[in-house]
Amino acid sequence: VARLAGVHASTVSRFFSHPAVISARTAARIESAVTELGYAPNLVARSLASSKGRLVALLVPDLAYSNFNEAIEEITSGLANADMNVMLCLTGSSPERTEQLIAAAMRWRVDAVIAWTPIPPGGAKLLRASGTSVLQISDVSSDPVDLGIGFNEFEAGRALARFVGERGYVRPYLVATMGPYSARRREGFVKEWRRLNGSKATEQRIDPPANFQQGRRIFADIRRLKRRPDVVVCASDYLAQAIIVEAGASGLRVPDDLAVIGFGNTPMAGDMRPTITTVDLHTKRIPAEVLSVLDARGRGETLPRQHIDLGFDIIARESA
Amino acid sequence: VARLAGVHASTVSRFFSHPAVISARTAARIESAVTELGYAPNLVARSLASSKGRLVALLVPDLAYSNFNEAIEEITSGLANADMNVMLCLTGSSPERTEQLIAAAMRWRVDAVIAWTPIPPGGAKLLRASGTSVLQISDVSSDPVDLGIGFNEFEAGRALARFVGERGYVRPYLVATMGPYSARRREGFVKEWRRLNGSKATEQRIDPPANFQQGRRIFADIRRLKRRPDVVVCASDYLAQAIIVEAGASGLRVPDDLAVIGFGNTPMAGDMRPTITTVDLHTKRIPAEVLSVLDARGRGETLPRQHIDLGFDIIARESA
DNA sequence: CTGAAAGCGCTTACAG
DNA sequence: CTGAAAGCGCTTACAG
Repeated sequence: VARLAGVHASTVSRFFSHPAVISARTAARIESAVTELGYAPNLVARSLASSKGRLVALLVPDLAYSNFNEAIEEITSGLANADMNVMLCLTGSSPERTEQLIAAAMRWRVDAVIAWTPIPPGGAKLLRASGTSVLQISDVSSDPVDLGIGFNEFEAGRALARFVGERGYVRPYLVATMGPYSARRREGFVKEWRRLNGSKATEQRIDPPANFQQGRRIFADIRRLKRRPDVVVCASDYLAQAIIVEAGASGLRVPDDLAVIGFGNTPMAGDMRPTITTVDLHTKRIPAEVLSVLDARGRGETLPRQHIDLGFDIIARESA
Repeated sequence: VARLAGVHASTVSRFFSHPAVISARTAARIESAVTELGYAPNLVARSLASSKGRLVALLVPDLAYSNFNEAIEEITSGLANADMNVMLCLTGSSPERTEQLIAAAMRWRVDAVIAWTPIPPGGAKLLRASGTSVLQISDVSSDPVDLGIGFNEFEAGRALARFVGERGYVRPYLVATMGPYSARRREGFVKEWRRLNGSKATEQRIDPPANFQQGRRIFADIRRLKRRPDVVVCASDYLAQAIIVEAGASGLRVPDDLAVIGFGNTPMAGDMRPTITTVDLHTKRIPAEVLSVLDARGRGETLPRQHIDLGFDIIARESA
């Protein structure tokens, strides 16, 4: 490889890693040799030798009905553009599996892990021991292993309660998924609702994922209630979509007979009939933040352990 | 590490890779040392030394509205269970990006690449040069780089045309995405329809992804037609879902005024109102096939270059 | 600016 | 069954 260019292997290595150092003449010679041989450095060896693998682990609970696939896509594409590869780790919301996957990521010596799912204590320990950059997309109230980014679930819950009240609804039905983050949102909603109205919000807890399928069951539950709620506050846009569909099938008008609020502001929400009132989580900002953090760390800057608040917005549309 | 157990490093290595060879006594000693130190072998080094990285590249066009996220999930989980990690490569249906990602995967010396997206000639060349196992999920009529798996798009199109005819529809509206695979399906539909009815099917080509958003526009196009079709044959269940929603919003009954057929048999299809008639592609079988192939290759078996036909089924439900 | 050497942390024939 | 040695393909101080 280096022989063809008539230089030492270390010079070829520099050609790739520190091109600025190389003289124009040798660079040209190496260049032509490289193209002639179709050579591309072995990244496994590079990673081992330099401990900079440009590999990032992405931990997500699932792909199938995620509110966040678009953000995941953008993160992945952004990383690819920055010449980094991503290891896909599907946790299925299982702490054991999450820990296993973190262990595997550590063994691959990933440069960073991006987690859109809770990190169990065992996983946090592994992460801390390794000193890897960790970016957790999570509630601001959570205590991040390293860097956190996300919105304030509790405040989102409160804001939803206020919104529901301002719109004149009096019997909200709250659908929350189990899990640490949405638990805070639920809490915010319930507390604020009580504070404002002195009454309890009806609620239902479901297991993730908050997908279309679950909506049908939830609607059936709602129908069975002696007193129908006037608004359903959902844990995802897919749930909201399904409830709207079910409502339509049973002759209820949305929002007149039953209002519906989603969560996540997926593009579908704006195209549904009626369009879905929902909460935008500013996830579009995540990829850029992730990349800037990784970049800063890559340059050796020391970022403090902190949480970046992305904020959120309630998007009022037709469904509520 | 090995010192604590009082053995040579190579013995520790064997403890992990060939445990059967180790005596019970030393195995126990190593075991305790390993747990005490919390040691786990560096996979980068293992990969470099053994050229068996247990790393697989997964090439998919997108995540956001894929018909196939569930299958992707299953493949990924299946691989994780088999102690393999996956590199996520999002091609965005771009040949250039696909080629770049394949190049990166080769540089990571992945054991296999699973591609649910067309492989451009440049990528195929890289793949062939490296001798990596390639599993393409694609039309059976395509010429796989190595191993192919999937159904026959052309026959699926023909079957749909027959189904539509048998159900008594006379003015089908075919929505096909651009792209090599669905082009074959389109062709099958158009040819079979002409053969049976002597008439041309109305059609519309769209760019991927065939997501909910596009459905609204398509429905608007359909409304503008002087003569309304009696059935819309969609490129995905999401498209079908959106068209059903739009139809409902404009007072058309499905299937009486307008029938709709999806593609892919996502779980949502069975829960929609009305439930969506669609095509099941037997993608559930893919993970097992992928794993068995990888396993066979891992054991050194030589599998011939071939295409596995998964077949398909039209699932008749309420929407058509 | 470039070469020679050591090293990254494993695996794997080869002896014993 | 285990040890000693070489090697996987790079990078990176260290000289020059």
